[in-house]
Amino acid sequence: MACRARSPRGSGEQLRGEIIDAAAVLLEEHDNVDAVSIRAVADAVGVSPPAIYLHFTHKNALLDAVCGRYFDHLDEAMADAEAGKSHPLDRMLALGRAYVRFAIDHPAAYRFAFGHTGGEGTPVVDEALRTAAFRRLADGVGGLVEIGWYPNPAPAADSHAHTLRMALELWTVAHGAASLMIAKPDLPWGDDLQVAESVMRASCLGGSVMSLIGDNAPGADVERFVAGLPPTPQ
Amino acid sequence: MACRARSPRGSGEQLRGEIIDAAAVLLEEHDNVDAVSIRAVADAVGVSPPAIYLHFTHKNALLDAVCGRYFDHLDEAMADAEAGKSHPLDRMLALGRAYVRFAIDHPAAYRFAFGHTGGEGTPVVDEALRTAAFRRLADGVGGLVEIGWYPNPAPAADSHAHTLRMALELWTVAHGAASLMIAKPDLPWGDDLQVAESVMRASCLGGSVMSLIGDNAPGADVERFVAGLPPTPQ
DNA sequence: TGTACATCAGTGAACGCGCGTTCACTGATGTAC
DNA sequence: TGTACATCAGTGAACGCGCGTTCACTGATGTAC
Repeated sequence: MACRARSPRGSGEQLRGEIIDAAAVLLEEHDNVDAVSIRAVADAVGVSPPAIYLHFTHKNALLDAVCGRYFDHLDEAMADAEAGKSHPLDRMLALGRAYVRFAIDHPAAYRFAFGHTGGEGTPVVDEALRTAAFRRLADGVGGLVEIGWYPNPAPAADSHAHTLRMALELWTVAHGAASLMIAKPDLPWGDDLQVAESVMRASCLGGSVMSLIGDNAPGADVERFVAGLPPTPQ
Repeated sequence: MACRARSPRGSGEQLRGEIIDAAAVLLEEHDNVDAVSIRAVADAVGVSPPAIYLHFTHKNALLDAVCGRYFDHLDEAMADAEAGKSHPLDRMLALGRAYVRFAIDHPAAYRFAFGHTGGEGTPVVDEALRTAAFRRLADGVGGLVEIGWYPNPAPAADSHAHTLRMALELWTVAHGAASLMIAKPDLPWGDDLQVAESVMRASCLGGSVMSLIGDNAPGADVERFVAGLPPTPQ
């Protein structure tokens, strides 16, 4: 264990931060949650194992903190990405790109954050919905709805649910790209971010077209629409 | 440990199958790979722990076998799903639905299969590409290309790469739906399969439209296209 | 038909390991009088 | 200014546990002569 000067009186909080940092580094370096043991973290910080328990009630609380910090940084990256984009579609795509890039840059944390059964301790439920990063996605969808990209449903009360649903779908697509690229990095992706943008763009476009021809049109009708023909006569 | 009659002479293979089954059941029941220990599996089968090593060289070999069986069953489910669909788009969507449904029905196995770093033992690399389930997806894309849904690129030699790329994108979307629904089941999904189909459909449609207006058109131009207007004059 | 032997499918006990966590203790720092 | 005491931020040693894996052994079954 490395030597380490004792912290001055009121600075317990500082060690707490260092512990979270060290855990995040271990997670990323070994690409594996199992490498993040209390002993390993303590060793990296230069402190004895029981010292961890002065700042976290149990190991899961530490892992939760690592996750929380991950989402905070993700949101910062997304905020940077959308700044300066004026058209809602471009902003949406910038958000998706940033999401995927951040995941690829921190694969172990992403895998941990999304490969985890809720278990008992962590309230993963609407936590994710309240997460700033997801709210940002939902706002992006709101921008598309405003310019009429997605039609606003007739009863205004449904508007929120509609936006939420489109945001969920876009999150699904961004997550699919991030998650599959991380899980199978040896597939012939080519340029990661180009593929991610392409798939997000297709989703945005397709969603818009679907609202024109109906959500459940059979294949033959969709084909005729895309070709510019009228629907098949029944 | 449960009592268990000794296997007759040539039937070592039978126990092997029972071991894989037991491991798969443990994985699904506890929703956690950590629950699949050599001891737990041996106990479930009614055999002593060392007996496992008569059939698998180490624990990872057993887990690999569980994965392999998972993908085999997935391919069967997809084969059933596409049987009887005539239009390529409908076949594609049926494949996606089956993929997502199977993942939701076996969440722990799916999470394990895709939440795993390759590590050292398993050649995950093009294994996934050679997997029957993925070939089936690629064939589905081939059907769409044939009817002109996706334009065939000019040099015929690129055709294979193009199909592969579209298949990768669709896999990305299906995986996103499956994976996010498993990871965050408490999000307001509504009807799982409906959302999955919707997102796959949007992807198919969007991909087709993108081939008409260019892959990287800026937001404003895309908007004008969807509205039926000519591109913004430069 | 009988007997010695090889094979096979396992068993029981033990190995060393790293883990999360607890508990009694320490010694520097601040504070009250 | 000096002294007794409380607080704080840790330490060192140990706990019990379950794990993957190994090793010497067993006893039923088949086979050769």
